[in-house]
Amino acid sequence: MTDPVVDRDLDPVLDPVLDSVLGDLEPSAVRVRFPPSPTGNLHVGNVRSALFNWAFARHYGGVLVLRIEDTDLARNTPEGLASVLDSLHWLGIDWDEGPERGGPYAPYLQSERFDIYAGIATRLRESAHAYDCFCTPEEVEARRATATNQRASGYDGHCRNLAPEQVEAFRAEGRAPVLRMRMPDEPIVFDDLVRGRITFLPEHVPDFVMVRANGQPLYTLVNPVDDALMEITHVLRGEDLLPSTPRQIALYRALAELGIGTGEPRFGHLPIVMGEGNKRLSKRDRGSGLAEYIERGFLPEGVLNYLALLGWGIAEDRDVFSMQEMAAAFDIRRVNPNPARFDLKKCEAINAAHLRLLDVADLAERMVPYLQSAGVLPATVSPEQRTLLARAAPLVHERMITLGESVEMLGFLFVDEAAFERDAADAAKLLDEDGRRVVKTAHDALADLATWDTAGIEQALRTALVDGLGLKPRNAFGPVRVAITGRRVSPPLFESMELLGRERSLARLASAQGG
RNA sequence: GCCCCCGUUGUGUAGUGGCCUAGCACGCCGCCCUCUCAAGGCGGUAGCGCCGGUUCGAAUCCGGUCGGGGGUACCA
Repeated sequence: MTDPVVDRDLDPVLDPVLDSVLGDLEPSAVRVRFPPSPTGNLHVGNVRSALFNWAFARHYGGVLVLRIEDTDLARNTPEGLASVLDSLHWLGIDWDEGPERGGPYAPYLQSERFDIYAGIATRLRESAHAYDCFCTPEEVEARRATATNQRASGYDGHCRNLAPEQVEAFRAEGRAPVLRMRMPDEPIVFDDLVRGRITFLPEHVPDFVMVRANGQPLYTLVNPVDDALMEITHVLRGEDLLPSTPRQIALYRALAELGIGTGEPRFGHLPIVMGEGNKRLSKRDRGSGLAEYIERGFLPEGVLNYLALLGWGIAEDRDVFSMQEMAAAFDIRRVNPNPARFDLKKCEAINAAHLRLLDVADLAERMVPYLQSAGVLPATVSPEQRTLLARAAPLVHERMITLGESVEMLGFLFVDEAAFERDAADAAKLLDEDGRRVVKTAHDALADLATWDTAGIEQALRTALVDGLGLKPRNAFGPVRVAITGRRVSPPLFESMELLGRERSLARLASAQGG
């Protein structure tokens, strides 16, 4: 099996390096992570990141770490964590270390690692890789506003080299310092796995805050520290984090000097997922949260397959595939750097394709929870209902985009006869005077049918309505369809009637004549 | 403003100097099939942002330009 290699616009000298890093990785050389904040309802962009990390890890037989980034006090809730874990379970994205599984680098909740961060912050300060900064946000902003040159944005390095007396003076004022990283005075260059070589000049990467004045560590410290501690080898994440990469690389290097970790991991910045228009798909946008897809009855394999297509493809002429196939074929170097727009229509098409790939027994099984939550099926499904569902499943197999549609498609089969209702608009349209006459004829034709099965029903109806009344098939069966299923759109009519049974079918044909 | 990333039909992509009269998929439009809706089959619509250069030859290489996005927090 040959492995197509794409070297973006990398320095030729570096290509072999990239290949040696990726071409033949030992499983032990791959440790990746997915670090969600437990803010509830996973964002599809995050799901995409999780998927690519998963595929990368599985491709090389490496390790996927799930780390919960819950250092931000109020934003996180216990329900948020449960929601993230539930979502990953639903998706079928499994991790090797993290919550529920443990691992050699536990704990995997950052909220349980504060003492670790405190210790590292101290060592960073003592080794002069970081320093206390007493500037207030207002002071920093004021100086930036009047600055004429250099570090055009961010911090100006005011407190980089404070004399002991100055520190004393600030403390005497009652000021509490933040801890800032002392950025090296040299360019930071790295070779992104999807974008090639990227360079940041020192004057554009200001010293940044790692620990708040109140002592709380920030993402800027905690994320790289844990990556170093957990020996993460590859960081695949959204391109929105590209600008923070040089700061993190500087931190990794400082940590390595202190004997923590082994230097920086390799980075691969995935294209962001955009919504309609030209903005990034944000949490506020409709369709941005995984929960909506679960509720509508998307399949995990459908959602994942579609998300994979945002920046990656398995082959030129193929876009429906399984997660296993993705893992086998995944190559981070084949990921496209272009931002990708989320296209619900395509997502639905991919989902529908996966739906059709299911075997009917599986399909029936998966429809159950949706039918239950809609009240079509009770909490405990009777054997008879299961049998009926199993027989009905083939009828809707190729007619649905999401499992949620099973409710409208199959509701008529399971309702209590007393509770059966027809769509008002459909009934008004097709069960007019002419329609009711058609239904009556149908009823009479079927009343004494010898064997109640699809073929017999069809033959009787065709004879009575098409031949007898001289109607076109669509005009003949339309009213009957509404009478039987309550809707103009339904599973195939004759099969539906067979499943409904003689008694109930005739009752509905009778009740439809009432007007 | 400054920094970084990106730029092939509506959307996702294939394409690494001649195989491109730019392929595939989704969407959209039409036709066929047909008891509705789907599925399936057939056909159609639409694209290399722009300007220069290199070259016998450029979607592919170079320069510029324009456009879009992301970042610029004591959020992540």
